[in-house]
Amino acid sequence: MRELNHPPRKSLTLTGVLYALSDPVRLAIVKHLAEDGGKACGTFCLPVAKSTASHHFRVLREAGVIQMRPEGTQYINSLRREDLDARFPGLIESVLRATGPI
Amino acid sequence: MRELNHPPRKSLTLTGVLYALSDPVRLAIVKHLAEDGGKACGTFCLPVAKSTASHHFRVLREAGVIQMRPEGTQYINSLRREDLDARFPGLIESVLRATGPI
DNA sequence: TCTATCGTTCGTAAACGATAGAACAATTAA
DNA sequence: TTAATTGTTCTATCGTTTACGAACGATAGA
Repeated sequence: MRELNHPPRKSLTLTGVLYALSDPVRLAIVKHLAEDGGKACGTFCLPVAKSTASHHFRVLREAGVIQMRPEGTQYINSLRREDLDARFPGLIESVLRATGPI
Repeated sequence: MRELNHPPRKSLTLTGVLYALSDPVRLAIVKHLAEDGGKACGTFCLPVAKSTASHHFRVLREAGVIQMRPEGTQYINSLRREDLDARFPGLIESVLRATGPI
């Protein structure tokens, strides 16, 4: 797998991040990654086809929410918590802490 | 002007609120309302036609982000801060505090 | 009344986004 | 070399979203 592009911290936009987080599938990915990072794409049990899942991982990556590190035949995903906390303090934490209807 | 429907606090969804906030025009509305609430729709100087602005106000209202109270020929808008804070503690504050690229 | 104001609603067009299947590329294991 | 695994990319579809102008409705004021 080849190295993918990730936006630098400074160019993350608030609307971009909010939009990336506003989809239930993507929010589920983010919540899983917050609990234990370093998971490959295939380990998420998402209710969509793998091409659709790939699309969602890409949206999260391009918004700067996750990092995708190639390793063998898979990508290891992790939350870009430090970058997110630096750019939008408290945002991710409040999103992760939210309860109730998705 | 007639009374409009507002979702009850309990039925606000995280993805719905995040989506409503993920548009630059709507985010601008929310930021203005956070600075001083009780503003009519026409006072916002938005870069879109009034029918489009009306659409954005509706999206914010239906997501539970703002309240629109009819008064004479206009609607007085305000942030539903208490409801938002109760459902998603810290979320709105972090969104309002965010700096840098929109 | 008549008029002006404020915002919604309607109709329409263009752009976007979520979805999936098929084909592809890269890597690993047999 | 062959096969299996992992995930991407391509293509297409379908519904949603944003946008605008025109028309409409409600209210206030002259």
